[in-house]
Order: sequence, then structure tokens, then C-alpha cells
Amino acid sequence: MNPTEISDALEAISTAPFDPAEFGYDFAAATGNAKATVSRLRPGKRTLNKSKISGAVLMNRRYYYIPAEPGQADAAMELLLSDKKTIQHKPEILIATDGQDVVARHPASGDTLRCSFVDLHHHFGFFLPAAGMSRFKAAEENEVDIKATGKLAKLYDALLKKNPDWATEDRRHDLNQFMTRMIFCLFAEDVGIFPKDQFSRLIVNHSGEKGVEAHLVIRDAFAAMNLPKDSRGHLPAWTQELEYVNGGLFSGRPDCPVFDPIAWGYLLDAAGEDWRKINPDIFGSMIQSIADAKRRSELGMHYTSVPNILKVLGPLFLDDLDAAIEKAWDRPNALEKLLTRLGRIRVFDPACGSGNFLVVAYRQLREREMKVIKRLVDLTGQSLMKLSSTLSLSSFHGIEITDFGAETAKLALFIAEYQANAEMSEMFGAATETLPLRDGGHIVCANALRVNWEEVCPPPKGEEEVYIAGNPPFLGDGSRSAEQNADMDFALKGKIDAYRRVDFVACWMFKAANYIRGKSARSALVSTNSICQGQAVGALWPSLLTDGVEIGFAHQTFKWRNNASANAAVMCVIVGLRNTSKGEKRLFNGDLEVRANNINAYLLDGPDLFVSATPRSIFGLPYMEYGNKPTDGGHLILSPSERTELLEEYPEAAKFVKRFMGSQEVVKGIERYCLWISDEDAEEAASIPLLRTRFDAVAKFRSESKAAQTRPSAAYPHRFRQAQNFAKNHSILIPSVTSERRPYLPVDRVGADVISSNLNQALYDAPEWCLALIASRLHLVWIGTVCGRLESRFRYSNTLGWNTFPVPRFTQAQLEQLNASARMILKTRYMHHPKTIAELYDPDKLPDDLREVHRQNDELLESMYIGRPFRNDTERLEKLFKLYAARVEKLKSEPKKGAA
DNA sequence: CATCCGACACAGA
DNA sequence: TCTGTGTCGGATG
Repeated sequence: MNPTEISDALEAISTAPFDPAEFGYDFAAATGNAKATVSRLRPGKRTLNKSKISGAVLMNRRYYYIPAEPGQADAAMELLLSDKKTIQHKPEILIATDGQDVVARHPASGDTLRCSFVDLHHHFGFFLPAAGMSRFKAAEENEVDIKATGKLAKLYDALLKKNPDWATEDRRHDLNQFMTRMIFCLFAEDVGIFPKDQFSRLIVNHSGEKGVEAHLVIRDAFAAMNLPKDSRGHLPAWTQELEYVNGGLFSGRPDCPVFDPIAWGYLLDAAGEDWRKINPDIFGSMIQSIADAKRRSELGMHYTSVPNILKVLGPLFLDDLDAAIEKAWDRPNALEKLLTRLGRIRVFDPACGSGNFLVVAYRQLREREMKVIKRLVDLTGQSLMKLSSTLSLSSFHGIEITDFGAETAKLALFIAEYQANAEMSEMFGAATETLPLRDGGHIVCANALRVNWEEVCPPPKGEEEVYIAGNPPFLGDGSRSAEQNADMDFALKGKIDAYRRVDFVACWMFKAANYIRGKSARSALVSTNSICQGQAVGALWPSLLTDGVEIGFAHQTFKWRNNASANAAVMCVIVGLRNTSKGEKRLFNGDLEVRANNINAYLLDGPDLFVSATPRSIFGLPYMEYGNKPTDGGHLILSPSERTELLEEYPEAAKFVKRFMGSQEVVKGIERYCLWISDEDAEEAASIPLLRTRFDAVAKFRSESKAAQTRPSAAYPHRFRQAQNFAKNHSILIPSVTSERRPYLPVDRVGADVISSNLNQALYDAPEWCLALIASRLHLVWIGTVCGRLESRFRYSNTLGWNTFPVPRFTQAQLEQLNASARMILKTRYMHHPKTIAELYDPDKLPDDLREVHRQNDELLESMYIGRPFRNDTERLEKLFKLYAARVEKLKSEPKKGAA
């Protein structure tokens, strides 16, 4: 059961009259327990009920319910709290009620809920632990970081405005480098790497009124920081004061853009910020938010927010460490061992960009190390002999394709180390030396798809542990460069069939799976959700989940978000891979966590099953066709006004014009037309000047196409490029991409005068019961699961969705019933004319009569599957998958009989 | 030949 | 600038 279903079940309980004797069992059913389990809770010889209190129900590790006398809910709760059984059987939730008031408690955290009985379902979140689910608390982003980033972005914009010549491709690198240096200096003078405010004081003192000389002064300052103090003879005397930093950061041209009063003001603003509180985690953020929006998607400029990074690192290894620390808490020997273990952990980000993952991982590990050391000191009463961390930056490995990113990553790691050391000295009272910069982390500037990862991050030996984490680039097949395709060939050719169909990120998934296989290593990568959907599932996953690799945890689809000003538009998942293990499998959805028996390639708790595309229905459903694809640059399409103009001037063109429907036209009732001309009529049509112009435009558009298949179609510009299909009597049209918010998939029946575009799937002259199937809840659940998505939108596919949709063998009578049901749906819609499908199926506005007709349609159809309606979507999907698997198995054994 | 996809594209508040 | 919701035609097996 999912949380919504639990909420619904609780609502059913809270709206019915309270029965103290039944509540305990109803609650068990509402929290996802099978009927058989519920009945075994009832009194009997081998009852599962562990409570000795009369009327109470205690289910091991789940919940403990006690009925209360009127007004005595609190007293009843006390009784539960003092019961030894509560400690022994560790129920997640205690619940006491008299039918008026509810008192519930989560013993592990001590959280208490009080509400009235009728409001029970409004608090379903509180009861989720009783269903084996728990709340997952995401980390939040730091406000100081956001503020500082904003100031830097303004500075950057102002500098670009004043120095337009820096906007070119190669100069932008210089500007980015200038910004990185600036950030470092502002940070260094606040945290004590430099003397307090030294850098800004020198700049302000020597830059003159409103910063007119700032570019010269900053240039000299940067040059000085790249030179030991005794080799600065050619520089102004005041630079002598500055520290020698080096570390690659200040090598290269020390160029500086010219400041105007506005930019100067922003620089002073930024200098006034307290940079001590800045997370080095956000270096990437700073760089992304200041870099050109159009180039964002390139070269790892998509930085991952700290909350999202923790979604990866937590289940990957931090949560395990926390559990180990807790276990060792009172035992000095065990704590010592943990310190050794920390030193043996290596983190590897094969797409590290500016190093966010590595920095966060480093800081999280240092935090835990400190906690352990502190506990050791407390336990043993001795002060610590050595004061260096067992964690070394050299345990942090990264691959980054741009030199700038790699430099930033090293710098960010350095800052992170500096901060952690400072914290440590503060706690134990000792100092650490910092300048000049040492090498920060093992960051390699290389193409991750071309290099051998084992050379960048040597495989773990003995008790070493390697954790691969990161957020590689996402690029679909339409957006990859020739070079990236070549990289993909290099990484996947001969290893995965149809690899070009899946996203670029799959290369990292594959290499990560190969790296960890059979080793003391795990991986978790942020990815576009498309690799766990539709065609990618069958193409990619069978070769990942092989030879002992399994999904250990996963975050289901969530919207990409970071603090950059314009966010990338994409939905993400996180997939954690490991070698087969008995350890628990964790499945996250937003802030909810569920323990799963198995996590399959769809990131669902279910058996490993890959639904793959089929050209015909394997259950004997009518043939569904892909609509007509114009590829015309818009020239064969007419708006209503264009049509009117055409027909006013050339009435004889009327026979060439037809209604034209894509997804929007079906869903929103938009009116549109197209030119639909047979080859025989081509000459006649071309004699109409207005049409001739359009044909010429089509021919030009097609001949200039970069798709080899399109160019020859310039020879027949009067016709759509692909397919010439239409109905004799009527068509059932199913829009291919539609909103996921509607309670049913949009589908409509139209006359033979309508031409469908390639944005619909079409059933031509098919029986009406097809519409009853498509408009059912069952079908929506199937499509939503096995087809791809556009972000989160449904994407209807004939090959993946319709042709695989499991149906029972219908009798003729049943088909008649479904025909009638389909007609009823259409009739009910007509009664709301002229409301469009979009209006009618708005989730908040579905009219009662239409809702009822759909309910009946669902009930009718579902009874044909299992003799009654399904309880919920989980049950629907289970049944559908079972039918699908059985059918596929059968087809394997009798391949000749194929599609029915 | 027939699709499945898009670190999207675009309209409308 | 954010939210809601589907265009369009290339690249691909």
C-alpha cells in the first residue's frame, strides 16, 4: 500500500461508527496487512496478538492499540507505556482511543499525536511507521550561501556589462577564474588563512575613488600570491604583505576586468559578507549561477544541492556509519576501530565538476570522526596525543573534464579541510599550518568515459571501502554531440544493445556497476528518471543487474532543484548499486522511506521484470497505429483563419483541407486543419498559388533537414513525410503526452473526417470497448508504470503500453458490456458540451456523473479480471504484472502462435 | 520504417 | 518568474 491508500483506509475508519472491539483489526488492515494476517491477530490458539490486556491488540514491531473508557484516552496510553510488552515487542506506534479522542505515540522518538477520532486520516503521516514506512528528513540549504551567491552573481553581471569583451568563449574562462580567485581571497581573509581583512583593505586602499584602478591593483595582488615573497621585486611594495598561496589557483594570467562604480559597489558588498559561514559545498552553485544560462547544461555546470547530495551519501554509507557509531558508543576499542575504518574509506566521484559531492562527503566524514574522537576522550578521560585527522584528502578521488572544474574542486576540498582542521583545533586547542596550498584531493582532469576508473581510484584492498557517488551529465539521444556519441560508443559498444537509445548518464551507471562488481564498493548516482522508464528499462538494466549487482536503495522521481537562478528542467532519480547482500533495501519517495523486498529497474518494490516494446499486442488487442507525421516546418498545417482565407480565395481547395488533431486538439478541443492531398491530386493542388507557396516551403524545409530520412521527402512536399493512415468510419485517438494529474487518460472518438497527427496513437475503426479499456484506471496505472514519461507527464506508447497491456480472455457478452460502458462515458461527456476533456477531467472538477460512469466502467472491467474491483493501485499493478509475466512465459514456450 | 525521447519548450498567470 | 502541460522532428534499431 502507498501512503495515499493508507490515508483513504484511515478515512474509512474515522467516518464509520467507532467499534472498540474492531478498531484494532481495522487499523491493521488500513496499515497494509493482508487479510490472513489480520484474522490471525484475532483471539485464538496461535494468535499474533502479543498483548495480555483485554481488548488491546499488539502487533510485533508494528502497533499497539488499546480501547479507552470514555474520556480516558490518556490514562489508556499510560497503561500502554508502562506495559512490559511495549518494550519487548517494539511497536512503532501506540494508539489509544475512546472513539472521540485519539492519543497516539511514536515510542522511538517520543512524538505524541492528539486528535479527534474523525480527523484520524488527516494525520496519516504519523501512522505510517505502523505500516513499515518512515519519514525521511531532507537536509536544507544554507541561507547565507544563497545570499552570498546572489551578491557574486550581481558582481559578475556588472563586470560583464562593463567589460563586454570578456563575454567571448575564451575570455569567459578567465572571468570564471577571476571569480574563483576572488571568492578564495574573501574567504581566506575571513577565516584566518590571511590576516583579518587584509585583502579587501589593500584593494580598497589602492584602487582610488570608486575603484577606477581596481583592475590594476587586483592584478598585482593575484600576481603576488603566485610568487614567494622574495621574488616580487617587479611588483608594488604593498604586495609584500600578501601571502604566497600557489596551489595552481593563481598560476596563469592574473588578468582582471575593469570596474565601474556599480561593480565596485557589489565587490564591497561581497567583501562585507561574513565568509566564515560559507559552505565550500556551494562553489559549484556560485559558478553555475554566474555562468551563462545557455551553457549551463554543459560540462558539469549543473551543481547538485546539498540536500540532494545527502540523499545520495546517506543511504550509500553515512547512515551505516552512524549505526556503527551508535553501536560502538560505549566501547573505546570499538570506537578506535571505527577511526581506523574511517581512514580506509575512499570516495570517488567520476563526474565531480567543482567537487560538491567530494566536499560534502569529506565534511560529513570529518564530522563523524570528531564525534568519535570526542567520545573517546570522554570515555577514557585521556587527552588525545595526536591531533591530526585520519582522513586524508588523498582518499577523495574525482574525474572532471574541464580544467576549471578540477581546479575549483581542489580548492573547495582545501577549504573544507581548512575549516575542519580549524574546528578540531578549537575543540582540542592546537594549530595547523595552511599555506601555501597543498594538493587538495586526487582530482584528475580527464574524460571519465575514456579512462579506466581503476587507475583513478584504485580498487579497494583488504578492509578498504570505496564509495562511488556523483551526478553525471544527462543527455538524451537528440542532444549529444558527435564527440559524446563517440565517448558512448567507447564505453558501451558491444556491452549493451541499443545503448544509443538511453541517456548519456547510462555510461556512468554501467561503469559504476562494473567497478563495484565483486568488490568492497558501492555506488549511488543521481540520474535522469528516464533511465528507469519506458524503452530504457529493457535496454539498459538487464546488463546492469547481473553477476551479483543489485539495487540497494533508490530515490524515486523527484524534481531537480538547486539554488541557481534558472533551474534545469528535469526529473531525477537516485539509484544505489551494491553487490548482492542480505542487508535491507531502502526505497525513498520524497520524504517517505519504505523497506522493500526487492527494488526493480522501475524503482518499484517488485520482482525484476523488464517490459519491452512489441510491434503487436501480445493479448490480441486491435492494432494501434502511430499517427501521421508531417515534418513540414508547419507549412502543411492551417489555423482556422488560414483555412478561411484559403477557402475564400480558392474555394476549389476545399477538398484538400481536413480537420487535423494532435494531443492538444483532442484534450483542449483546439481547432486545426491540414492539407491532405493524394499523389494523383498533387498537380491540381500545386496549380493553386497559395498551396504552391506552401509546397515550396515544405520542400525547402525538408531538403535542409539533417536527418537522412527526411531529405528525400522534399520530392513530395504536398504530402506528410510519414504514413498515410486514416479511418473509414471512426477513430479512437489517444494523445501521446498528457498531464499526469488527471484521474483517467484522455481518449476520444472522432469521425472519419479527422486526420490524426503523430502526437496521437490511433485505433482506426476499432470496437468501442477499446475506449472503455483505455479510459480505465487499470490502463492508466499500467501506462504510468511501463511507458516512459516526459518529466512526470504520461507518455502513451503503442509498443510499450497498449501492445503489452494484459487483458483476460473476454467473452462476447463481456465485450458488449464494455461497448455499452464506452458509449456511456462518451454520452456523459456530451451532456457537458461544450466542455473539453481538459476541463472535464481537471482533477478538482470532474463532474459527479462522469466520475460515477468511470467508477462503473472500472468496476465492470475489473470484475472481468478478478471478479471484484481492485482494492488499490498496488493490487492492480501486481495483477497486471502477473498476467504479463505469465503471457511472456507462454509465448516463449510456443513462439509460433505469437500475437493472437 | 515506425517510433520514443527531450539537464525541454512555451504559453499563460 | 513560476506553473502547468504538451510541439516537433531527429536519431535510432
